Amino acid sequence: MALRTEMVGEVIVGECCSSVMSAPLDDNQASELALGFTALSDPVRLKLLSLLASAESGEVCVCDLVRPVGKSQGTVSHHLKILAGAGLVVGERRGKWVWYSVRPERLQALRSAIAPVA
Amino acid sequence: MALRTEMVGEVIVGECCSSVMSAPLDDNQASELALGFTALSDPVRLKLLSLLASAESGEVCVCDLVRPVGKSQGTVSHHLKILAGAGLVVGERRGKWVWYSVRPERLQALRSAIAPVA
DNA sequence: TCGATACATTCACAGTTGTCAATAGGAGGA
DNA sequence: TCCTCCTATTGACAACTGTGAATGTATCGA
Repeated sequence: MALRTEMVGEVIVGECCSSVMSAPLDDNQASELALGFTALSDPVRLKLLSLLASAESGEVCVCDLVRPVGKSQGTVSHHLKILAGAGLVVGERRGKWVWYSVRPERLQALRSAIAPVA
Repeated sequence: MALRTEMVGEVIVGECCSSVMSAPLDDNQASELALGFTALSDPVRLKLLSLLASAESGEVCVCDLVRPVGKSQGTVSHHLKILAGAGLVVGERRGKWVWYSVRPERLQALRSAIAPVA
């Protein structure tokens, strides 16, 4: 149960080991995982993730995210901040635009947390 | 609100196809997935899941869940209802007790939703 | 039938969340 | 410089959520 941790965005996340299925979680593990899944618990954020993940170039500027999700620009920015805070996406400013892309390794960490112990 | 409770219990999380990573989600897919991840977005519920998943027999009665999570009996019952509504656990009454167990296929559906497209 | 046990539900309340409108900040062009 | 475009932040508000106490319901044993 070697617990390697890594700074991702604003959250310290367990890299490899805190699986829900293998053993009872302690309070810290449960809270860390809950933060990640909370980021996935909103339809707008899932839509944003899918837009980023399915983009040809792997990144999309905010200006091209607002209309597809059907929310105000401020709301979209709010959700992107939450996703970034959970380490699921990252934004990079280029000129006037900010380009967001998915961080697959973070999704992978959440996936493995609910993987069968096998 | 008995009707709504039953409907929540029948929500389909996406048996095979609605992956976040493959194509932009439509509103229904996003909302369905969000319901599933919302059930995972609370530390108490993750702890309950882990207690059920790591139990020898694969099931635990409510009376043995209350103390480990450190919440009141009513609160535990509330969270179990949410997990059951999302299809992640199922409860079976046997005499005075109700035994809960994990439904691994539901977790698998959520896993595949955030799996890499490759 | 009565009482005890196990679990679910209701109620009330504080804290959180999603939303938009308005505003602020930052970058480039004229 | 001033103006415009793009994004982030703030403020306000309704809706939702987690929580415990109290109560209701179901089952079993005496």
